Amino acid sequence: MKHKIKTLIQLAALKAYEQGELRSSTILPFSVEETKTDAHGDFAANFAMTAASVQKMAPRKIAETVIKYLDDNGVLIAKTEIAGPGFINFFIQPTAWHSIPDIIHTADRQYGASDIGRNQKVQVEFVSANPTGPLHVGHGRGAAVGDSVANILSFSGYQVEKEYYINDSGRQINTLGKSVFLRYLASQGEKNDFPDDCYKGDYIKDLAAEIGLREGDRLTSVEEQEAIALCARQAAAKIIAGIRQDLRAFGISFDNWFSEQSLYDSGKVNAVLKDFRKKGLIYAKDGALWFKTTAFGDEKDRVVVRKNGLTTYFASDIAYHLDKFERGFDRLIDVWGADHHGYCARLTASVEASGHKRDQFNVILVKLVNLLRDGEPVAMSTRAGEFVTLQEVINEVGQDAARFLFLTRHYDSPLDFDLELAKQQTNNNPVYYVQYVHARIASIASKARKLGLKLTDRDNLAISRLTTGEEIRIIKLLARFPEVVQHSAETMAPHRITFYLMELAATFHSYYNKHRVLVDDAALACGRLYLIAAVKIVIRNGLALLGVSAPERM
RNA sequence: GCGCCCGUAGCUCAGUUGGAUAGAGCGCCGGACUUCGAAUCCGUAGGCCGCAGGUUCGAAUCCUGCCGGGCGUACCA
Repeated sequence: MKHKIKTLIQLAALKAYEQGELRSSTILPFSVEETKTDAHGDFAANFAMTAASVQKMAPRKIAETVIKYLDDNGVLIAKTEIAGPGFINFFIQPTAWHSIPDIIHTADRQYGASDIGRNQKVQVEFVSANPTGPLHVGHGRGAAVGDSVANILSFSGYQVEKEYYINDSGRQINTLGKSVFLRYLASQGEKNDFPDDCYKGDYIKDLAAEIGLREGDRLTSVEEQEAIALCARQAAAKIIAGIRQDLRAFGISFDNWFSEQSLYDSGKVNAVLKDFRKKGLIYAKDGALWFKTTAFGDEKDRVVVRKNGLTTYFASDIAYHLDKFERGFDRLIDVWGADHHGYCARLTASVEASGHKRDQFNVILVKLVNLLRDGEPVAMSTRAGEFVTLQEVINEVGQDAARFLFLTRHYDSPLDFDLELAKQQTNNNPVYYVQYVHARIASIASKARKLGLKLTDRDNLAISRLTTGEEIRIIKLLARFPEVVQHSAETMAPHRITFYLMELAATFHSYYNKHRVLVDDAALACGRLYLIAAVKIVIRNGLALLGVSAPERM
């Protein structure tokens, strides 16, 4: 609709130029947008204002001229007005809106899809929590955002792969092994001090007990490093299995699980360091090797090989992201907790250093989740072993509520997640508000079938009778959905879908309370059924992008 | 100190990449089920968009400087 209006304006401007009523044929970028109030019509164009400089004419005068040459035979446009500094307001023929439900029913599950991704290969990497403990709520938000972004991009014509990066190498894994080993020794009756830098959660004791069952007291007599390594391996494998299961319970699956250790085994870490060295991007200082990230805008250079000869996490991360590009991705999206934001600049530097453009690499920094219960903060710290796991949250509030609520804010904004609120199946909970629309329409539809009315039989006469303000308002909203999806894909912001769905739900509920769908006039009833069935499609498609179910009954 | 992010209704937040008179939800108060599902709806009230400048036809949005908050600032990950 917008696009059509835009084209009409361009044609009118060119015609006016040919007739000598405009001074220039150049058309500067301008926009056609939905208006905020009905008084301004349905759409407004700022063409005249942006054109003023090149036409050297007053905006209102330009608007007048364009309108004079506007030509659509009254099919689309009922009326135009010039307003304010030079807006051209368009009032659409009510009947022109009636094509929208058809478009929706035809596209059905594809309504809202687009090809703006031009089939580019994108990888979304998210969660990637260290296998040192179960997932907690913060990971849940990252998971919800990452999965939804992947859905939205894929719906928008990108070829998307989802990946989980397993940090199965390095210090934290060693700490995990040590923690488990110490608990194991304790369970074998050996007294020991449990250091502060080890993981204290009960799950560590469980892991130790399991190893005790499997290995007996054998580990008390082997070399400590060997025992720790064994504990680390077994514990990490166990934890990863748990993480997979938690994610599955959250409705999330990955296309690929990528091991950090594999980058060392295949020699890729050394290879990229060698390459950077050849390019003169690596130098030695204070006994360590530094990567000159400042050459790419970072604030200071970063160590890649420590004095003790071990590589840093950063080194394997460089290799990892290079490997992603080598796998053929045009674009990489990483979803991180916002506490890692200091890491962006250096990783972007490495992307550029390995010959890729910095805008091929995007980081979504998801802000912190404050877990509350009845408004009171719930204390959490992984180290101290005090946290509420994602699994506990899902068990308590349900998958749909958790996923939806995680997406009710821009990822950039901290999120208060109240367990009691999330559980409420009544007033305050927006999930059910939206899902209720779907269930309600399903219910009306089944009743209609009993009355012998068909849901998707298009009746021309009936559809043209959808003329109430509420009906046009719904149609206008439905028409906007594809644009909302595209916008949300461009900005990687799923919350736009969430807000859209809440608005659509509100508009539908309001309509429902004001107008009866199954009226005696069968033709009108069919028209209204056709419309609300379109609403049902859009609700379902939107919820699917968020990873939330659309129930027929609640 | 420096870097990134954020200051919008009493509270929690949106704001279509610079558009017209800044919007929702919650909360408060009052109403609507004999009718398609009341997990719903309807009605008011509430604002120097942190402050001060700048850019232009036009700023919550862009630039600069303050004030206030969060996070980061490792040869940890």
